[in-house]
Amino acid sequence: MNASPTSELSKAYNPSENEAGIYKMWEDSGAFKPNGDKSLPPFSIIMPPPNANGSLHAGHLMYTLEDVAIRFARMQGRPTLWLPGTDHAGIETQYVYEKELAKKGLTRFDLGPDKFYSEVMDFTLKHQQGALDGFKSMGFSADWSRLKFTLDEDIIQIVYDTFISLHRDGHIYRGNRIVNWCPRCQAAFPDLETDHINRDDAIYTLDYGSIKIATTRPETLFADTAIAVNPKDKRYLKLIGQTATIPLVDRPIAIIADTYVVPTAGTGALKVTPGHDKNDYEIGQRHNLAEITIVDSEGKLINVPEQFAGLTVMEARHAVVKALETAGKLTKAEPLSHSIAVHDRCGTTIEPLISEQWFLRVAELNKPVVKALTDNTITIYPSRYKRVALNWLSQEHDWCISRPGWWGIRIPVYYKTSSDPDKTAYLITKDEAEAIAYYGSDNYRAETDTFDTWFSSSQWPYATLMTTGKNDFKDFYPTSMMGTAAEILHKWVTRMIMFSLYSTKQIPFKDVYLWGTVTDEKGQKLSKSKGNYDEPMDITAEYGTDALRMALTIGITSGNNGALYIEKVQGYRNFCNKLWNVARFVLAKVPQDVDPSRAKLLSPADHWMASQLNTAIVNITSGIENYKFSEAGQAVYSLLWEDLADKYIEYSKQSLNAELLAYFLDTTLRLIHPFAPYISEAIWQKAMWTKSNLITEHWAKVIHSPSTAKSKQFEIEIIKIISSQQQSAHSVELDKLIKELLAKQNLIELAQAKLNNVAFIANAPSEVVASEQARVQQAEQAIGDITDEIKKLESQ
RNA sequence: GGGUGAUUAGCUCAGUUGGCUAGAGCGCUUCGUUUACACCGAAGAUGUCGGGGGUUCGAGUCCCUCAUCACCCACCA
Repeated sequence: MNASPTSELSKAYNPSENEAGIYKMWEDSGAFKPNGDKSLPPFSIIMPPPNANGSLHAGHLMYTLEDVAIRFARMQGRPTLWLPGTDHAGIETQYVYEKELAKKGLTRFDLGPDKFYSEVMDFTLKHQQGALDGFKSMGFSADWSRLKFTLDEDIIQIVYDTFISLHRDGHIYRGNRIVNWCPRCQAAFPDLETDHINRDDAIYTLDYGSIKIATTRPETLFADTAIAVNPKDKRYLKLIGQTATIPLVDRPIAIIADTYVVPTAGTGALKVTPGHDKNDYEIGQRHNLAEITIVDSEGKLINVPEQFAGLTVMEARHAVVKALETAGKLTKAEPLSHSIAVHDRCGTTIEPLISEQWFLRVAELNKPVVKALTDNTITIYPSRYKRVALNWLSQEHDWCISRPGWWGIRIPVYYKTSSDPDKTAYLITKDEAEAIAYYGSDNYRAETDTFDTWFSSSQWPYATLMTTGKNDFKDFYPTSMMGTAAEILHKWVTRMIMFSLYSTKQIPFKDVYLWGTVTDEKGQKLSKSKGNYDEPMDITAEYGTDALRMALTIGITSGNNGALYIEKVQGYRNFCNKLWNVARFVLAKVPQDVDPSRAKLLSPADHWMASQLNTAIVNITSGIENYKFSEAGQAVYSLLWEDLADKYIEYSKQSLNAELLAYFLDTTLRLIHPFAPYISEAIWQKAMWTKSNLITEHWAKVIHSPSTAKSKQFEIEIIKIISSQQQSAHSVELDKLIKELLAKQNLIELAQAKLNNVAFIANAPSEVVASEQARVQQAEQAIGDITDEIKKLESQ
């Protein structure tokens, strides 16, 4: 397949002709498997598992950076593993599938848990394939033979083991706590999974007999168990210890003092509703107040006077306000715009209520995480996110890990249903037989709640490597890099570290690379609903995957949002076409039996190009190694276009060094490959001197001993070479030289001024002095050369 | 209320511990039908690096302050 006549290369590169075939060739060749040199340090990445319920979204495109790192490591010869997987995404997938059901007029309750689970499984596996195909078309060189899913049986076993040992060690408890309850999802969520939106409501001032209070939630007055005032508030001092009376029900409650109350807010008196407000719950804990529940899990009122029972919260609010008005207990009602918590997935208003849930005590478990970050055992890029993570870790509340969803990993707990006092209330075990043996076959029930998705996905790095059926955990743990979105730093990254340090006593990864959000040119987040997100397949079909990859790699830096827009992709499509045409030129000029390994540096141009190439190799290598993908990509771009195409190829039209020209193309292709894998491989396959696949070729190596003096000579020559093809070659050249001369003279003046300055400092850094002196010398040398050139020109 | 980032050319953005004449891509101007490429080439214009102070021989880079925008956390009686 090599050595095809160059005439077969079309004038413009056509990505869609090449990509699918090349990907298949890579995959069939086993290149994605970790076959590197065992004497070199391994390199591994666990792919952040995309939600298996849908196709690619803009965030997934950033996985390109992981592929760049993986391809680079592979070319360095290291054993390299990129392990892919997908996430069942509990509540979210359940929500997506419930919407599907709703189209048919069904709810999950029509199906029941078992049928629902199996239908969601089918749905998920079908959609998962779509996401995976998208990844493949992006050129991602992950080892698909190791694909894992968070609901794989062996993963579930690991999650169970973790839960059991956490419980054994006292980190897990079950308890009644106030939680963020979503009445639609019928589940509790941590603060992280709530959003706050502004809503126009009203604030009502109510008459509680001895005191007036202001509230936005009059319907919760049935659950009031106290009125709180600030102990320093002189207005209410003498009321502390007295009682107030709840209107409508005429129930007396105590007036207590708590510093939480802000005297200037509302009336300065706060109705305390521990059963339905998080802060009131805290106050209640401090004062031993009862917790009354009046909103049930569906968001309807219970335990209230008959006329309000069964109403939704909003219905009840109107009804209560009306009743208060009638009773003359409504002092004031004014509009108020305030923010309320909603569930981030479905937008339903959160009802804080008391619910029995499973919690993970995080304070103790987070300590080693803090240490690992503080002493840089784990490095976060960009470094500022280290502070953000530490700040979060120091204030994280206990984590509610149970969800009453049907789609997920069932919590392995059995409760007693008999009244046998000798039996404990619940038994944690992976094996139902144990529950039967302990409680007796009719005296227990299985927990139906599932784990929070993040509970399982946060165990992903080790759970995956332990269950591939290979020696992967030993070979690749801790992994090298975790690249993911900055927005899930808290939800996922810190928790992966926590679980890993607990379960394996090792960190899960050495480096964390965080990327921001992919936006459009106006800084708007890309999304299908906003209509600014073109399917990646559409972009790649027209402009090529390589162009899209480069647009995502260059000009976007760690932790910052990056803009993706069609003009940018076009620019890199043009780059790919430039590369294609450079290759066309080279392959047409060099003989069939050309042997780049015999290349020799002859002309000044050869020396110049070699030194440019060497610089690029150093910059690109260190760029990728230091996670400066954008800088590395830019170095690739200018090497190919400015140096190789604009200068060396132009020179080669006059004077051909075939072996070296082939060598330069060969090395450049290696450097481009992590960024633009398809086109570099396509050209590699056409080159007559190659017999391998570029994907598994070795990384570019520097060329020894290009001469600096000869390189400088070429820098002057090239002006003539390029300009000589222009009409007014003579004058353009002269102009250019004179400008150059002025610039150099200017440089000398500046450098000397700087030297004078530097000389004043007692301990001026010697390298600064030396470099300024060198600059002066270089400029003087250049001035000499340029002056000669000008004289020559003028004498013509 | 606590925190983080951004502000550099018309647009999108790079600029690592302060030290080559502040850069790139796109766009713009002029010229060019040179067989690698018009998905091109050559030449060129455009910046008080958000404002104001400070440290320094030297600040886009460090410190203080103000302004605008974005985001995160907590919260809103």
